Amino acid sequence: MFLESGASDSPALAITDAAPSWVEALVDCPGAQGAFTYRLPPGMVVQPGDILSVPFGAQQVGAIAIRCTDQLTGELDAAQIRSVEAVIQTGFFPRTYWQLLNQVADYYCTPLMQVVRVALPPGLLARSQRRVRLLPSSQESMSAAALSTAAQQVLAVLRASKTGDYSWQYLQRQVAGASRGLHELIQAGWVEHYLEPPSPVRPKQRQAVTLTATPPVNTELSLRQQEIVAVLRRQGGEAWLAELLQQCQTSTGTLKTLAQKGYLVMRSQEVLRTGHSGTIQADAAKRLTAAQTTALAAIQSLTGFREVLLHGVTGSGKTEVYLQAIAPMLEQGQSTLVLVPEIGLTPQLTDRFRARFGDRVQVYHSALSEGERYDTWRQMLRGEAQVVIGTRSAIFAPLPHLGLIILDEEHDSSLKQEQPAPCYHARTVARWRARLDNCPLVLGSATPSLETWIRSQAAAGRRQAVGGEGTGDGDEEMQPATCNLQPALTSQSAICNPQSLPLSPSSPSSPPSHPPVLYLSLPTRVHAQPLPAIEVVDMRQELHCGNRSMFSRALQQALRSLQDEGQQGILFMNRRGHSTFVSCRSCGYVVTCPHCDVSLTYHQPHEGAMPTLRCHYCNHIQLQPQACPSCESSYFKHFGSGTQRVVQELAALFPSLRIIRFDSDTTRTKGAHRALLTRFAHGEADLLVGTQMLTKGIDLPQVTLVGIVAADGLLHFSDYSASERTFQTLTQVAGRCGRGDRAGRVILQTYSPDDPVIQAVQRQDYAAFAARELHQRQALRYPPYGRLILLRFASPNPVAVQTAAERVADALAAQLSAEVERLGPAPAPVLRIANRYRWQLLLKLPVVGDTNLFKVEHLRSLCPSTVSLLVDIDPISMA
DNA sequence: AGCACGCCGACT
DNA sequence: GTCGGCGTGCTC
Repeated sequence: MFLESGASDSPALAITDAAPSWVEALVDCPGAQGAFTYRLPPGMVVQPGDILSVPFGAQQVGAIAIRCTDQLTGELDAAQIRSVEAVIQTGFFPRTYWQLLNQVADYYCTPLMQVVRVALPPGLLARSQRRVRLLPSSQESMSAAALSTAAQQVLAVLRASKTGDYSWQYLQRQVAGASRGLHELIQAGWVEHYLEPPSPVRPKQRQAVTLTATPPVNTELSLRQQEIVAVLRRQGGEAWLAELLQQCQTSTGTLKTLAQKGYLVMRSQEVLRTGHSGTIQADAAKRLTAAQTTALAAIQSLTGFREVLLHGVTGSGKTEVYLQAIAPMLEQGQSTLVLVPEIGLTPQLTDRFRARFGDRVQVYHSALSEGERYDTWRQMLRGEAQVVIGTRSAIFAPLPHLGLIILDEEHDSSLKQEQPAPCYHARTVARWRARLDNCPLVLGSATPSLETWIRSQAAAGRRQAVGGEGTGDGDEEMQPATCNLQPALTSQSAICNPQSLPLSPSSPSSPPSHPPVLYLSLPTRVHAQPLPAIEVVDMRQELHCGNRSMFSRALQQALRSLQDEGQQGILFMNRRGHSTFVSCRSCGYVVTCPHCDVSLTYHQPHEGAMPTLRCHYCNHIQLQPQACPSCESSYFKHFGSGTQRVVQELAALFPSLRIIRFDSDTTRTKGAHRALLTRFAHGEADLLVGTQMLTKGIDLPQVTLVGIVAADGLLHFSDYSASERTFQTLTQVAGRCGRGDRAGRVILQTYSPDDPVIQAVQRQDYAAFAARELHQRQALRYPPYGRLILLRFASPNPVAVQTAAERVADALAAQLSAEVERLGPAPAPVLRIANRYRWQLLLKLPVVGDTNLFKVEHLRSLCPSTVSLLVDIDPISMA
């Protein structure tokens, strides 16, 4: 132990041996590569994995401790090392969890810290903030006239607020040239700036009162005091301070006296901000069908890691299988993780879980408030057996005793993160996690992804084995055609003593063949209801027959009889092709986004509201012009949003039909999904009209009719996976009906009735669809017969992006083997979003092969700093 | 992400 | 000549 640096002043410390004086930490700052060393103040105990707050440059930022040491490595001078500010959270990274994060960072070519950031609840990695406030003296008669425009604007903004206090960053966004103006104001003594220390989320505390002794009768206690004791005892000896005060109409003083006399204690207790909405009627396990029983038994017989595909047709009762698979887990003290595509859309699912498991169910997703997420996260750390239902990022839920992972709707593309790195697929991460935690992974779907399907079929031997496994598979393919982003750090992973966290997957050579996916099938619906009959209507034919409505005669007929027979229906349209732009009927001018190369979409939040035009890419909002900006014609019309337009036309055709719109306009507010679905379930409407969100996990037994207004928009899309997604969406929508006692009927309108995908949907023939589609994928070497990597370039400078993309492409051409196909570089389908120009380069590579194709940092170094490069491994969508 | 240092255009 | 723009680089 060296103390000559004079850091730790107490000589006693020098004698107590080996209390480490330094900690190496990953710092939460983009561009801060590698670990940074900090001094441990005397008395501070830090363990690898702890979340710290450390000084970094002029600010304070979050950091993760990697290892503690009592020796400085390298050429670092002790004098330049600063001290850890605080320990924010300690002891939660189990070893396997850390390995998981490393694996994600490695595979998805993302700095580890960025992965940590998606894994942790927001607010844990807090940073300090530069703020600005008006000085009281500024109210005096100083003349603002001498100030620059920028300074005056900043002043105006500050004066407009109650506190006169804003973050520096906010002011910079508000005022052009803000930082110049601010310096001016600071010089002149109008304002001051200060660094607000980070304030990480904290558990919410509440004062609780607990009865500790029952006073003997006729004691020294006053009547009032006795009364309070009595009230408290009636409540089981415990109450919240605030509530007790309310009940007894007393003051804290009285209670303090009682506390002093030793009859009760008052203390702070952590309360969870997990808002359960109302009580839910408890339910019990349902009787299973034969297929469900078989599937359940198969799942329950699993010990350790195993992947299972639960392929159940819509309405076959997959959820019940999940529930009954989870129940014994809880009894054994193990937790279960349930991933769903979008939790906001599936209140029914969470309700069912709560009904079965009560408050052992936790919900975790990004729509929760910061406090709620933090509390739920802490609740998970406690290690009690629980069920966590969440969206994609919940795959990182810190559950210590994980016994089972369930991915519901495993085919759903929202399980893949697109925007900020890491562009991870929750299914891939789930596979790694299940392996690391040695527990089963159940993938459930009525329309499995082709990747999962082929792996299950290869196992079942029903299909010929294909050239390798799906993309993103574990094992060797885990280090795919990519690079390790942190070479410097990886070298440290050799030093893997218990005092440090390894910084790279520790098992580079796990067995080459992992167990294949176990195939379980639920081929029929629960009460043996038939799948709905699907009628395909040729809309070209309708037109020939003079029907110019967007509803075919068959659909109109069905809608008419819907009300007569007291039944309910769903009308589905896909967003694309129906979301409407605003155009001039005189000159054809279309209103486009000033920041993106797309047309704006018409929105009218509700009747009578001001109609606005909104950009779906950058969220730019503007009022709808009264006249055409180009030719000033007043014949300048919107067509209503897709659903709106349909609702309008329906209202004209069927005035008495009661309709609920279910789209992004009407479901924007919190709880709106549930409210609308409840109204519909109570029979307050005949028809539910909506977009994609209707496809997800809605279980409404009364629905007997599903109308698909136009199936084509989905089909003609340029992604390699367009057919797969079309099949999935249409099959899922069709599956919403006929779940009750009465048979369902689906009317599918299309302009391409002969398309094989439409035909497969009509016949409800998943296997046929899969076989055909796989055949095509194989011919073109698309996943799962090849792997894709998409490089996305973006910059405010249209020339710089293109140049950078071409440079990277050239560099890759020089170093990549001929096996790797390069597509592009080309402008992205939408060239400009939020004033950033985008180019992309797609790499198509064999499933097996070279695992170290390029280094992302090298590619990035080829780009000027104004051009950002995002690497999307296994992209699903190219848009 | 901030903040500091360092090189080119419009002012006194 | 300087002031001040923001491109580039560093933070233990």
